[in-house]
Amino acid sequence: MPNKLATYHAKRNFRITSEPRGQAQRAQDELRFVVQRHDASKLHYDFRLELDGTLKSWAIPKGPSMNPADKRLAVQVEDHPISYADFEGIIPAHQYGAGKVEIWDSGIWEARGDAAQGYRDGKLKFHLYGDKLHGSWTLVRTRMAGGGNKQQWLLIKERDEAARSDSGIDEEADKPVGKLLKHAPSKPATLQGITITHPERVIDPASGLTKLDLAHYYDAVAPYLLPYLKNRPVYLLRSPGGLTGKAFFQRHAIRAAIPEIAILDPSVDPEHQPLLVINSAKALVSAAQMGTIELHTCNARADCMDKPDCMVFDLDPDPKLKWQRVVDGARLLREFLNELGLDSFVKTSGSKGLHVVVPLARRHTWETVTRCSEAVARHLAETFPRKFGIKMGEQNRVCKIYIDHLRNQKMASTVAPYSVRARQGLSVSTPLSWDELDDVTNSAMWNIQSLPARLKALKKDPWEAYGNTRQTISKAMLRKLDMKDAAP
DNA sequence: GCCCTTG
DNA sequence: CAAGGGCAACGCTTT
DNA sequence: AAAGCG
Ligand SMILES: [Mn+2]
Ligand SMILES: [Mn+2]
Repeated sequence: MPNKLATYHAKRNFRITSEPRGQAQRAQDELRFVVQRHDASKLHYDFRLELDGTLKSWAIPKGPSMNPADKRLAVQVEDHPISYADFEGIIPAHQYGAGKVEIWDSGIWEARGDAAQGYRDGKLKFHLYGDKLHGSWTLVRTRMAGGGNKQQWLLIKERDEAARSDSGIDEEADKPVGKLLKHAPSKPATLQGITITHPERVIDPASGLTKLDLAHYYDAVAPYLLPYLKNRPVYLLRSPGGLTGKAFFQRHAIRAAIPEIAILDPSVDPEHQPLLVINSAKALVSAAQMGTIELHTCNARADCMDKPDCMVFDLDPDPKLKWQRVVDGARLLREFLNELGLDSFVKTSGSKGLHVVVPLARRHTWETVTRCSEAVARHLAETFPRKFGIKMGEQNRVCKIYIDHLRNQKMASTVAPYSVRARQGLSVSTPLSWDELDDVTNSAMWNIQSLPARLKALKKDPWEAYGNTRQTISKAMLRKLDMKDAAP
């Protein structure tokens, strides 16, 4: 007969530890169990059941729970000799399981059904008759193999029919009522061939707008939005739990892939996981399914990440500032850019301010564009010191507009045209024509509900010319900006 | 939302 | 099995 | 140096 305790013996030096050497016994009629509190490197409880001449053993990190709602992880460890059931003491330092062992409970156990069969099948039902533990229990083997290839089981207290019945009522009351009362999840919907789970989930309690509303929005604006996403790394602000849940930013592909979203060649950004690109309506809907609310884009496209194709000015007003002042500020910026010889496009940020975007030919370095944008912002702040500031921070823009030119750094990004904002009302960053700016009353004027109607009503795309506008930064411009040392 | 790790 | 963590990055400003 | 912010 192979030695059932071989592993147990191999792990221990019995000249040093006071644990029993023991040996496998003949199977008994009455079977013992023991629970030992083991204060080893990590405190845990060792749960042992006599079976077939040895103690089958599990380490239970949190110990057994009398609550039937709890399932306690039980990592199976090597069989121990039956005499171990009486062991208490200190396992010396540097020995296997070094630390204090005390008997926390012991008694006899009785399998319900065939014990050996249940053990082999990974479903062992039994009664315990101890001082602390009694009643019926189950040990179930899970599918997962734990670390070190140890089998993982769950120890679960079963509800007892008769004895614990006066307390049975309390137990009923303890049951996970909350779980049962949660409203039934809505049936998944399908859009663009993408399954939208929890379509009726309200993601913005203020407006009552749902996850399906969001997905529908991105589907509807796809023809307008996709040109600004095409072949451009996109960063996602995801908040699967809606506006009240916690959001996270995603820049790279992660293990949980988003179906239909493309990944760029790793050479674009060799240090990290591949960057993401959205090139289809399907991918937009898929992003919404995965809890994406905002889309942020880079100022460069994947095929030439060293040469930005636009310059962005993010106008962040002091929240107390009248909207008209923000509009005036954007116009001043536009006029100055115009004097330099640059056309620009304006959109709401969907939050408090406006974004002014200057499309560029891809011939300038990041350094040129970064410095040029800073020079433009600085010029305005120096010319209109009461209107503009370029110093970051709340206290530095009191009654002013902060011109955030830092959007033009290589690693920066800006919320994309037509992106939803993760704010009350689910507003949208809305491209505008300069002519209609006077009719706009605030940055969050359009949201996912109203924007499709705006698009339908428009005679033409306010940014129609954007795609054909490829401007260069000339020497003359740099001279006007006092950047004599810079190369275009 | 989903994967992976942890108890 | 259930619960919890991770899912970005940088420059700027203030402490 | 580190924390907070956009
Ligand atoms: Mn142990
Ligand atoms: Mn802004």
